[in-house]
Amino acid sequence: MYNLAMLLNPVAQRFVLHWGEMGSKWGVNRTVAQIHALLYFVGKPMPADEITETLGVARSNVSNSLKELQNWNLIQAVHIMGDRREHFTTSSDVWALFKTVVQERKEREFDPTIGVLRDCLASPDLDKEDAEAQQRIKEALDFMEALSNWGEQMLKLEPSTLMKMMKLGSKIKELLALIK
Amino acid sequence: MYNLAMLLNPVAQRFVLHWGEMGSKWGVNRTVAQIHALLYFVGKPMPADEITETLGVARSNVSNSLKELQNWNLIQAVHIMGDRREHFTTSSDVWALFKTVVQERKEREFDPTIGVLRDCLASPDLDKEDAEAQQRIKEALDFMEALSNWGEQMLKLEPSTLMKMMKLGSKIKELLALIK
DNA sequence: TATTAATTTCTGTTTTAACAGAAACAACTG
DNA sequence: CAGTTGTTTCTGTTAAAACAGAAATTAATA
Repeated sequence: MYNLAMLLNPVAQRFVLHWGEMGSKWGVNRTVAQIHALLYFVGKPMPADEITETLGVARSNVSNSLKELQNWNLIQAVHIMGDRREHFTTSSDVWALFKTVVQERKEREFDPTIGVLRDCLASPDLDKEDAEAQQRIKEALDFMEALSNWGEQMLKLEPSTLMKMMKLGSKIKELLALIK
Repeated sequence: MYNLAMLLNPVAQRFVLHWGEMGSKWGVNRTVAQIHALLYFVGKPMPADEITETLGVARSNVSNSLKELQNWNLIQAVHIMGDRREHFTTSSDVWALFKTVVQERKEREFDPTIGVLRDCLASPDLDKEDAEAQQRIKEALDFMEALSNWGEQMLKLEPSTLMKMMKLGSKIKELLALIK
């Protein structure tokens, strides 16, 4: 049947394939990452069938991957007049996508870890252990909590503000010295 | 033989096992993550044998995982007087560890992706495509470059400065307004 | 230099996740 | 309501990674 090589120009192919590889390295299923890259590239809603043909994977694989992407709030199902099929689309706002991923991973993986560290510290078993181990766990917890809180604050800011902050770079140092 | 259940108290077990799970979700081999968590917890150099016994995995598995951790600059081999064996240790400074991970992942995964995006934009094939797709790739590239530059700047700062910035949280907004 | 200790490399197995294809299900249409 | 289209769920297969155990290698000691 069709496949990616026939339906996408070489640039799109490279983009989609590389994004799939990237996904793998960060614990994201390759097909899931490829589909998202494809939707970002084409920039308009696509039905599942078309994704299937373009990527040359099984329809069921696409179905499950689309569900996964919806669970991650990275794609939305939309409807096109005169077409029964669901079409799927993703935001073309890179910042918004990034924020979504950060948000979701924070909730799924980061916050639960903070919970575990709190449990560890609260456990009576740790007292028997040497005080230094306890201190290290505490430092790990403090760090993760600080990062978590900061992340939440950052997610609230508008992209333009965040961009300004990033452009500031290490000048932040002098700025911080000023207000201290 | 020995295993984790006998040699570590329940808190340490929980910590090490959870860290292993975390690793998996972020594309890090479970054993690799467990070993690192173990070394962090015990806070002093351990020989490979002891790690093997404590975690209840194969010696070869430990050997390969230790090499991986060394490649990531997360652990160091040290020597103990009167002991032929290599002992392995990790920093107890969470900030330092975090920075190392960020640095390494940036170099291995982030920067190469930036390269691919640059290639995509430079390719003559993209011109034939609609201009909007080109724009989206460009936005993705701009975003990643900004993030990359910012990351580099942040990695240069001392932990204390970074901590201050994080504590600042969304107050950064007002601060930015001031200097604009 | 023979022996022991320590570590790594190699090979095969196991486990897990990814995936395909078929079947079942649901929704729509004429 | 029969037929068609579209989607999901289920089952088995494949592929990839993780891992164990043995063999080989290297380093140290006596």
